[in-house]
Amino acid sequence: MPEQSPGSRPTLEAVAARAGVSRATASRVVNGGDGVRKPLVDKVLKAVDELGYIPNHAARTLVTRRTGAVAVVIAEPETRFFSDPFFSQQIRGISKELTAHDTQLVLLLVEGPGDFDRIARYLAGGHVDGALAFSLHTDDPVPAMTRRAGIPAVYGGRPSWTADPGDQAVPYVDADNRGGARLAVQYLRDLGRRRIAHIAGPADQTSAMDRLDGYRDVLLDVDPTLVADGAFTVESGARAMAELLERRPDLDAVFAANDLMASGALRVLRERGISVPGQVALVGFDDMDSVASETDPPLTTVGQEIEGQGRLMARLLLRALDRERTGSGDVPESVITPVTLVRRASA
Amino acid sequence: MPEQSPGSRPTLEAVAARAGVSRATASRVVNGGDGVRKPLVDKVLKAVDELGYIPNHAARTLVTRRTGAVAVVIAEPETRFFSDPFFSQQIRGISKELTAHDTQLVLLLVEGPGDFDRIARYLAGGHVDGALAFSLHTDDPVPAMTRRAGIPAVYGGRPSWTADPGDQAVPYVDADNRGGARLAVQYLRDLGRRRIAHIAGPADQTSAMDRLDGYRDVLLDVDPTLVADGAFTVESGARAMAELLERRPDLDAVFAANDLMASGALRVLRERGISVPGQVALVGFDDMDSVASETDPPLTTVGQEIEGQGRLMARLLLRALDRERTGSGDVPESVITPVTLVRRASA
DNA sequence: CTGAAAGCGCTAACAT
DNA sequence: ATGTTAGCGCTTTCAG
Repeated sequence: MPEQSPGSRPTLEAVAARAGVSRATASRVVNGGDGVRKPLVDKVLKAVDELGYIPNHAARTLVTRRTGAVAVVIAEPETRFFSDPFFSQQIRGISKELTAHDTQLVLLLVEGPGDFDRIARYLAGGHVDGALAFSLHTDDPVPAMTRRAGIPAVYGGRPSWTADPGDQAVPYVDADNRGGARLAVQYLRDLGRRRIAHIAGPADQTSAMDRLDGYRDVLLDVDPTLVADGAFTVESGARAMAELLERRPDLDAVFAANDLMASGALRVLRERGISVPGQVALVGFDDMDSVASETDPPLTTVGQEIEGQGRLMARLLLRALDRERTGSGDVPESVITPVTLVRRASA
Repeated sequence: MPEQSPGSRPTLEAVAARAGVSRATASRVVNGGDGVRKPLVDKVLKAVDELGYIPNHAARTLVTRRTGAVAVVIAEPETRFFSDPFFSQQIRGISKELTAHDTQLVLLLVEGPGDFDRIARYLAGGHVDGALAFSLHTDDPVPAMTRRAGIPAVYGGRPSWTADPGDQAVPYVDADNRGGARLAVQYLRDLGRRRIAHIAGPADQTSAMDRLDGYRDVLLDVDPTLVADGAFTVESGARAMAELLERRPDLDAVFAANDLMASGALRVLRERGISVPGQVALVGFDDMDSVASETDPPLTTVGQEIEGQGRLMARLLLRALDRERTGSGDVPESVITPVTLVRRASA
């Protein structure tokens, strides 16, 4: 492989010359070689190899109007993005899927409100073919930006303003939070538990609200004293558990909206000498990697395919891009990914 | 702001026409407006605004040969990248610095050995102007790739094959691990501790080895039974602590190579009823966000500016790029960032 | 200080 | 099946 000094890279012209064909033919070969006779294909490939030819991306983009890159917009002002293993796994899934389709991932971190302008310019600047974004809030500017930029987008997590997965405006991928919650609570009830409490997540996250709804689906007209608010953190789970215990010392089960809060609850339960699952059965949500299986006892929880969700997001976007190119195919629809109950020892 | 349907965006030509100037002048204005008379500048700017003109990036790159993007190569086969808050903070720093210089961040996740080819092609394909990469191992392919691609690169963490920061071949940014370790051990000694143990990090990470070296710098000819191996995880710290306690029940201080291991050690110490810092003083390293200040007692530790390191990496790279463009300025040199002892309650 | 003109490297009609 | 040609939208000499 020849070493290149910058700015002196061989062009398609050079390849064509060396192979003794026209630039057009060389181009055809480089792009798949459809409709070029074998011997010529070989000649060109040989020239490509010998010259160490690599297509100039800018030139290609200029004429095709496709960049081969998509943006991943992370608009989490809080440090949540990186600390939350949730995101990381989704990114991994996205990265894998994009990579498999020779598409690059441009990371757009929103560091502050002023950044939206920059991001909007970037999206509109033809740098990327599409965008992926996460957990939109009611007034989130991202959808408007992608619309204005005229590029397709797919979102992770149900946007807060759509309750209906059929809403075509903003295709998203989300776990079946509500169904998962039902699964968990149903399971606790089948265990014979009658006073099943819930530690809810923050009200501004749809996943938390959907899980709460699922809980209520099963426990119609549940006593409000059985529901405590948490913030998806270990500490908040502990606090909520203490609060519940105070209000309802008679509770015999807890469904926590995520594993982090479940582990906090577990700690409090242990401190008070309450046996799990003997006296209180506990179910979490997420099946979070280094949490659910590490607690004592290990958590029974609702598992989801987080990396798969990332892959799916990417796949939906790629499909939309393909549709743009070929002018056919179906508009991407939101997908709700399935969840499963993972039985361990806590319930 | 006019909404754009894809493929119909106004060109510089349109702007020029509307402003009644030539494309050349319009271009000059768009690129800073040097040497164009005020009234014309205003006219062009007005046209830009009215038309919602955004420069076509591909066209610009094609002629300038600059992409305005840099790659961040993450070659951590392990999931370490995302789980380790270390990386996240560095990325944040990098992102901030790049953003401030209107440069985009392209994330290149290496998912497997086969990916190196793809990455190499990408780097050589003129998609990015430079590259940032992390913690190189002895046989790491990244330096060769960037060299071949003819683009400058800056690394995070001292590569395992250079002991000397003056080595110009591979400019890197790293914390003063050795100095920090000295600081920690010195401090313990000044506290009057005489049997200071060390929980070391994995031998294949230079940061771990540098910290071990620092420990030895202060405690010349230290008894090997006072050093236990860990793996930078909580669990490994706990195991190492137990091991040390068994070997050296007389120890009166521990310097752990990072906070995670220190917190594991702390747990074991507590379980055994050993008071901290009363009987055993404990110092960590990193001042890791949700760890060091949350333990009981909070950790005395060696703090470093992780985000600052990221910024610095980006800054060095940007400087190198500038040098390429202007043909002047100095070659980037490796930088060792300072560390400080953060006193809390554990020592 | 401004404009005209020449490409950057590539793809995609259109010919042949 | 292959070659010819006309741009994609922009920057940058070079003239004026």
